[in-house]
Formats: sequence, structure tokens, C-alpha cells
Amino acid sequence: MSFCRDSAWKYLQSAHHEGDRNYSHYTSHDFYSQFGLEDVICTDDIPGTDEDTDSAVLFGTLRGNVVGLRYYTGVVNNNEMVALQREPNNLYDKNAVKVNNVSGNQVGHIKKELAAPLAYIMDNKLAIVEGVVPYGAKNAFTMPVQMSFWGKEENKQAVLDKLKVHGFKLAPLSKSNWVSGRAGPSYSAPGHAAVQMTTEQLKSEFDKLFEDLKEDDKTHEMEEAEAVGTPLLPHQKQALAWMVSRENSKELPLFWEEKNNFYYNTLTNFAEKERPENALGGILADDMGLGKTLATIALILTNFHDGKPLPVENIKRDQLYKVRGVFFVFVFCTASVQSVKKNYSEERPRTTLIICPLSVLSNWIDQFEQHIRPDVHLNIYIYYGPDRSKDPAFLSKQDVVLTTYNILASDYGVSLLHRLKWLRVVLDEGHTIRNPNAQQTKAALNLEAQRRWILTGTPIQNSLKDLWSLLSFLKLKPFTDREWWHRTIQRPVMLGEQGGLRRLQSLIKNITLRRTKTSKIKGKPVLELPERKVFIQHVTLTEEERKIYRSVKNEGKAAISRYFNEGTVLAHYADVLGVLLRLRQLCCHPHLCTNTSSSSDSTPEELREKLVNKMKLVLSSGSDEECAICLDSLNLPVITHCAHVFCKPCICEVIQSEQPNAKCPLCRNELRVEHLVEYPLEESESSIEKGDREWISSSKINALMHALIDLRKQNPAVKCLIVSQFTTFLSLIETPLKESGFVFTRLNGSMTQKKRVQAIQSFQDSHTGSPTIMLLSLKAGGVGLNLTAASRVFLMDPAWNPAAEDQCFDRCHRLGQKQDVVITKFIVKNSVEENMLKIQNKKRELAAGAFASKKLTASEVKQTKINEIKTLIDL
DNA sequence: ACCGCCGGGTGCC
DNA sequence: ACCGCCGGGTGCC
Repeated sequence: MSFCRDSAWKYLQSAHHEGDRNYSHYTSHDFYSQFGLEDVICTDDIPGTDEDTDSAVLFGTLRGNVVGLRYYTGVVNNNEMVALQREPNNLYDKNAVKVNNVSGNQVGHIKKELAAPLAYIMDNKLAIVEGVVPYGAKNAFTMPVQMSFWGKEENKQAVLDKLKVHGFKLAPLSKSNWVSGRAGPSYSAPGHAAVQMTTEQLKSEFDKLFEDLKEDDKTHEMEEAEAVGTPLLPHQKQALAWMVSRENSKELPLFWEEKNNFYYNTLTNFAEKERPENALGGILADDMGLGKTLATIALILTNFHDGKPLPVENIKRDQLYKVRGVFFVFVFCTASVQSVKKNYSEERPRTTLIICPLSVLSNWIDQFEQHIRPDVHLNIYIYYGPDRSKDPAFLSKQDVVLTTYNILASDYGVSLLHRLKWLRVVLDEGHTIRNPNAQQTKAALNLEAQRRWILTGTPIQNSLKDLWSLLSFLKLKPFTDREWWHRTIQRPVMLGEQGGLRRLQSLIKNITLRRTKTSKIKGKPVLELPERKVFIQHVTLTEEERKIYRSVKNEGKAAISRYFNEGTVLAHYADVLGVLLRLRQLCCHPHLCTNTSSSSDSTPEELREKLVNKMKLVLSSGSDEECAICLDSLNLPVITHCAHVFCKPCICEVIQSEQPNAKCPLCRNELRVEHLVEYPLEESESSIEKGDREWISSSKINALMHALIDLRKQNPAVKCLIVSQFTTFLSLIETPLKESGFVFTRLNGSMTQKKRVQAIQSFQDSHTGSPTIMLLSLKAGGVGLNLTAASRVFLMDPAWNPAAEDQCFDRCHRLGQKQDVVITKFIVKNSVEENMLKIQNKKRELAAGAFASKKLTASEVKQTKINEIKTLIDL
């Protein structure tokens, strides 16, 4: 195996965080070209954006006509679904509405009299209009179309009125005819009512969606290719067998049937002459720690070319005798090496592209090194860093190209990655593309590949909607188009129709393999993990600490109640977070709370600095702030003049689309691109740490040290993680650790890759004299971080988001952990920390009811934030 | 389109 | 006849 990684590797070693690149010197134009956004930002609106579709009710139906059939090539079947699409630039009628079949070919137009009110309704997003051709599909000039109007209740009257003005009237149709996502029977057999489910039933069904997927056909095992250096566990052999069979499948995709030399899609009634290609790939959704990476490496090597494995080269004859014991194997191998090499060409791509978050890039490299036999030759290139290759021919000669989502997204439009045809694309932590509007999602969806895989431990995080981009990436016909996904699956399921859920279930079953840590194989658990126990240890502040806490709290509470009275809480969101942050810091240590000057702003420079400080507050407070636009973690955070933080691509898109009077999505203040302030490059944190104040202890530190010394008495070899969101706090803890003679190491988000690797290796080392303690910042490192040497965790301060804590605990409670894991959470009594626990519990409940708690709208997000603030400050 | 609509040709019975 | 009626030309938006 050879790694072509010199320059990129060096860069990787010193790069610490993908968000650290500073774009502030770019103009907005540069910014857009950087991301290839010019093409993307002005894309036509897809009918049915999230808010429209989720709360949509059926207003009624209307029979209309499709005209101009003879001018277009698109054909339909009776009972086939059609899409209605506005065509505002039509030369003859600005109200034109096109009618397209399922594969997007135009069938005709809606007759102009009807197009007039439709255009108004569609342009103003008063309703989503969907069509089915009930009969007359073979007509030469016109055909009927049954339209259904879906929208928000509050828009119903406007729709009815508009239609009435033009002389149309909606026919209300009994719901059962319409809930069904299937085009056909909705009309031909209106008698049978769809079986409705309660929200409760639906929720539990949905929760089970990814469980119990162990079908008989997925228990088949397959031996890995010789080139795989690590013997696979039984469940990994199952994964390999399943993945290979998915890639080599010649079957028709789900929901397609062959009838009279045509291929019918049973959901939409669409038919085509050409055989629809099956998605050669799927979703490997095994729990973390079951070896998705290893399974994928085994897949690459085992299904290397034409269903054959990567041949083992340079292998000595006597070794071969040992391995196989038969001479002809050798002959077969060398022969196939040559044929394999010869068969590569433009049309037959050889390269697997793997895209992962930066944090697990090094994990992939390690795993390739670990799991490929050293005598096997595999070209692996790490496409990362400023000196990455710009040569498509070079990339296409690799067997594996590794890159990150950020590289993928930032190269979108100019990139090599989107010009090449890949043999296979693998998205690691594939849920990162669950937001269809995110750049990385769009970039991923535009890759060309024969085989497509998504690796993820969390296939559905919030709702059904998250699934769409995954399915779209897999190129599953006809779901690639959001309208068909929505009409055939998403809405029927949301409306509680059993047929819809059944379709969803068989779809998921068809393309997903998921085993959990507790799954069993032949009666034995897949993995046996030791227990994990969480204890909460209450800490009481000293009278002195309490005095400071109380005064800061009273001051902050007064300010916040003033904001509430003025109704400006969200406008002062950064200030509110600031108050809460100071309180949380005071729970840990009085020295954490440094005064931030709050002079009234005057010069632009001062304003800028003030904004940067506010943003730092929001970001460094570890509040796990989400961008209110994409509702995802912040990517390239920027702060507005009204002090709200968003992803730069997200807010730029808003500004672009609302030109010229863009408003802040949170407070409706005026927004300008040139007013956005970027997050500056992180200065080394030591500047704050070297506050040169004399070291003092705190109640929490005392509690920690007491526990550590106790523990050492019982067992001097036991290793601990000490976790905090405040790196300054970790620094303060260093002092008593040294005094008490503990050997410790430390892992921060801001450390270089090289230093991190060193820290992790020394901590994982089991020799006496190796560090027994690691100081860990809560969010350092991604899911790949393996700290199984630790069996005790001390969480010094609670996080807003319990998932962040759990993720942190999983870094030691994972495959390889031999002991029970004991976690201690220090919580200060009668403080903001106790209130944070309340919020954590609420969030846990919400997460448990993943499906019932559909994704929040912007205003719901606001309300949630307001409620949280009230809880936190005791209002 | 085996329609509808348009507009030119036409005009007592 | 500033009409009716006839029959040819014509046809999405």
C-alpha cells in the first residue's frame, strides 16, 4: 500500500479545525465563487419547502385539462402522477404552468384559463398543487388532470377566493381517497379507506424503523478478500456479504415491476422502456463501534473489480502454499492482476471516493494502514490541504481518494471531484448531509458514481425529512426528486396512513443494514460492552463563592427581566448567553469569569470588536448554538450587527434571496452582507490563561481532587477523563494535579493533529508512569476519538445538549473498553447548573420522541430559546 | 379536433 | 347586411 500524502499529510498534521480558516478578507463575490455558490444560490424554488409541506392540509380537488400534448414528448399512463411546474418566462403567457411526468419530461400545459389562478396560487405559495391524470393518457391533444390543493389552513380561503374569481370551485373529497400516496387506486377504487394510525402508534413504528432490520437475507456471511489483513467478526462478514450483493445486484429496484416490456413504478404509475437501474449501494447504519470503516475497507478490497477481489501481489510462493495450499491459486492471481490493470479506462472508473468529517480523516488513514496486508498495493490519496493535486488523471489512477465534506463543498463548481466519474462514493457520518440546503449536501448529491454508500450511526435524527437527502444521494428512483418522495412517502406517513408507513418500512429494509450494540448474532451479542453508570455529585459553594455568584445572578436577572418586559430577549440573545456563561463559570471557579468591558459603541472598529466578542461568547460558551436557518451546527459562523450568529453560507443565501431588503431571520433587523462579521482566527488561548493571577482553588476543584485522591488510593492504575467546556478551567485544574503528583495529559480542540495524536497515544499507553488523567475539552475530537484506557469520567460542568455529553462518554465507553465505566457529574446546588439539568431532561424526552417532535420552525425555535432562558435564570 | 373558434364570403325565395 | 349563415382554416402556453 502506498500513501501519496506528503504535502497533504503535513498540512493535516498542523491543521486543527476546519472552521478555522478565515475568510474575512474575501469580498462577498469572492466568497460565493469560493463555494461555487453563484449557480446554486438562485436555483428555482422547489415546490414544497419544509414549512409548506409539514402542516399542509388538503383544501380540495379540481378537474382541469392539460393541453398542447402534441408539442411535447413526455407521455403518461392513466392514473400516473404528474408534476405541475410554473413557467413564468413563457413567451405567450406569464401564467403558464407546465405539466411534467415523473421523470421530468414535459407532457403539456395547464389550459390558460385555469393557469391564471394557479399561477397566482403557486407563486404566492398559497398551496401546493399536485396532479394525477385519471384517464385519457393516450389522447392526442388534451387530457384531463385531477388536481389536489394542499396548503396551510390559513391560506385556504385565499385559494378558494382566487379560484372563484376565475370561475373555479374546489370539490372537497373524502380524505381516504387522497391520503394514499399511490396514484392509481385513489381514483379507481375510492371505496376503501386508508387505515389511519394515531400519532402514538406512528411514533413507535417510526422509532422501530431502523431497528429489527435483521432479515434472513442479511445474515449471510462472506469471507473477506485475502488483501484484508484483519479477520472480520461474524457481523462484519454479514455486512460485507450484504454490501457486495447490493453492489452486484441485477435486481429491479424496489417499487418497480416489469410489464409488457415496460418498467412500471408502482407508486407513481410511471412507466419507461429502459430498465431503471438499481441503486448499487445503500446505508450501513450500524451503531458506532461495530466496524463500519473496516466493513467498507473490506468491501473495497473484496468487490474490487468486476465482482472480484483485489489480487494479492508480490506474494511469495511458499506463503501462498501456506495460505491456500493450492498452486493454481497463484496462477489465477497473477493472471487476474494483469487483466484487472488492463481493464481500467475512462468508462470503467477504479477509484473509490471517501468523504468524511475532518475529525475522522486520520482515523480512516489509520484503519487503512491497520487493515490492509502490508504486501498489498493500493493507491490511496488524501485530497486535502492547499497543495492537493489538481490533476484529474492522477486522481482517477488512485484506488482510494480520501477527502472531507468541507473540501467537497468548497470545491463544488470548480472541483475535480465533480468532474470525475467514481467507481464508488462513500459518505462517512452520512447524516452530515441531512440538510438538503447545505452546501455539502448539494455538493455530495452532484457526485457521479456507480456505487454509493452512506455510513452513519444515526440514520434519522429528527424526522423523516432527514432521510430525503440520503435517498437522493443513493439515486433511488423516483425519490431523487423531492416531490415524488414527498407525495409517495413523506406525506402519507405524516398523515398517519399505514400504506405509507409500510412503503417506508420496505424501502428502509431494502437499502439499510443496521445492527445496534445490543444486536445478537446466533444468539450472542454482537459486542459486549461493560456497564456505564452516571452519578451526579452535588457541590456546595463556599459562602464567599456564593456571594459572588448571587451578585452576578441578581444583576443578570435584572437585565434579563428588563429584556423580557421590553420584548427584546432575542435581540439581546448574546448578552443573555453572556450572563448565563458567567454564572456557569462561577459554578466552576471564580477566575473563569473575566469581566468583559461593555462600553457603548461608537467607531466601526469598536463595534466590530464588540461583535466579535459577542460571537466568541456565543461560540465559546459551548452552548452548542445552532444556526437558526439550517438548524444545524454552525459552519463558518458570522455575527450580524444585531448580534445573531449564523452560518455564513446560510445567511448569505437569505440576504441574496431577500434582496434588497433582507431582514434578520431572528429579529427582523436590516441585514447587509458587508455588515457580517467573521469569526477571527483563534488566538492561542494561553493569552487568557496567563492571567498571572495567583492560583486559588474552588469548591468544584476540591470535590474533584478529593475524588481523584480517593480513587488513587483504591487503585493507582485507574485512568480518568476530566472533562470541561472551559479550557481555562482545565488549566486551573492542572495546578493541583501537579501538586498532588498526578501524571496527566491534555486534549483540546485547538491542538494540532500531531499533538493530539501524541496526547492520545500516551494516555492509551498502559505502562506504569503513563498519564492516568486526561484533561479533555468537551467537544474535542470527533466520534472517532478512542480513549478506552479511561474507566472513570469526571464531567466538571454540564452541557446544554445531553447528546454532547453522551458522545463524550462514548469515547471511553466503546469497543475495546474492558471495565465498567463510572461517570461523575459535578453539579453546583441551587445554581444555573441544576436548571441546565432540567433542560437536558427535556431535550432527552424530545430526542426520545424523535418523530413526534418534528423539526421546529423558526418561530418555535425562538420560543424554545425563550423558554430555556426563563428556566435557566429562574424567571 | 368526429370539436370550438375565428374571420372571410356571402346574401330573396 | 351595423345582421345570420356557410364552410374553410386552424389549433398550448
